[in-house]
Amino acid sequence: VTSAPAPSAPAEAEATTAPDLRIGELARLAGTTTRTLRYWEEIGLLAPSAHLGNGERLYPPAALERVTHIRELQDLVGFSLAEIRAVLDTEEIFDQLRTLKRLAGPTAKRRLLLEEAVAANDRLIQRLDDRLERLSSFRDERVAKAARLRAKLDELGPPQEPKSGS
Amino acid sequence: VTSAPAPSAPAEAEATTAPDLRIGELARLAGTTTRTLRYWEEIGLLAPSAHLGNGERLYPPAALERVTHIRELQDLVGFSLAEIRAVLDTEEIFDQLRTLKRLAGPTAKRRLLLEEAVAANDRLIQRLDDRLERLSSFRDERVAKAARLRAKLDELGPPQEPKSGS
DNA sequence: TTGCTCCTCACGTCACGTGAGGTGGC
DNA sequence: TTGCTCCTCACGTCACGTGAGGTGGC
Repeated sequence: VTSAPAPSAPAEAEATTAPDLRIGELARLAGTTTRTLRYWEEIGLLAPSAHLGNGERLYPPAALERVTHIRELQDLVGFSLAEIRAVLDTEEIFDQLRTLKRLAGPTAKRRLLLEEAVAANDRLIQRLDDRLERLSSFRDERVAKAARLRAKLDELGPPQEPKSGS
Repeated sequence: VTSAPAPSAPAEAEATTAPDLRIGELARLAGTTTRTLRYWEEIGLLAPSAHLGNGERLYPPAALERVTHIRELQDLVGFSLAEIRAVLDTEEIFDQLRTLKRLAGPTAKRRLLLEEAVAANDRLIQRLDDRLERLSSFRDERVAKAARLRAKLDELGPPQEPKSGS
């Protein structure tokens, strides 16, 4: 586990020496559990790059982004894993476009894919805005309640026994 | 079901004529299901004001606020029902205070209750702020992605066949 | 040999969904 | 009688949690 040469290196352009992750490492880095990662594999949401002979799973470093992304969609947005799979599918459009480009695919098809992705992304933004507004107004209620509670406290007068001033 | 005299009346100070709700009405008003309300009763989260002879449940109009509140804590904040129960317990402080006042309870005890409620409320606000920040930055990412996608679209040039102008 | 991580069943849990079968008032 | 809502089991589902029992390299 100490075979990483330089942990502070910018891991972006050089993918040749990027170390694959064991399931435990990936889970720890992403703040989740190995059980969750195996379950996601079971339902076809996150595939390891390789299954070794002894059954051990290996994940590419990019899997970390995917895992955190899934968690965001789950916890912050409230999507089910089925919905998340649909989102991720349309998000793989860049890969699809690259493949199309390599295959000299028709422009019309590429445009269609892009427009789909734009629409899906806009729907997601819409949902995020909705959530943000509801969360924000809920927060405002809570702040108002805090003020009311503190007013009630003042109403009771200063504390009887000053144990330690502050 | 049409026995409500004035549906646009301010239902706040006058609780004498406020009609009790059947489980189906409460569910519909709150945007949830009867199954959910029965489950919440089962785990002691939401009790009807009365069980009629035939087993039918009746809820006070105030139950609607409680239900929507529980839903907010569940969907927006991400609390489990166990956590929500704890939050609701400390939120019943006003009722407790009123009872204490009626019983001429000691000021020290009332102060303790209030301070507890203030602390719990502040923790909740903290959590809301955390969520708001994460959601907001996630939204920013999405907006940036939207810009990139539209740039890609422009890169493809204008549509081949103008079907209908906007 | 001991520790550590990995593996596959497989049952448990949380928060409900979803019929199955029956009751009660217009 | 037909519709509508209500009721209680009770099994199913989703997204995992949690051992049970076993393997593989330092």
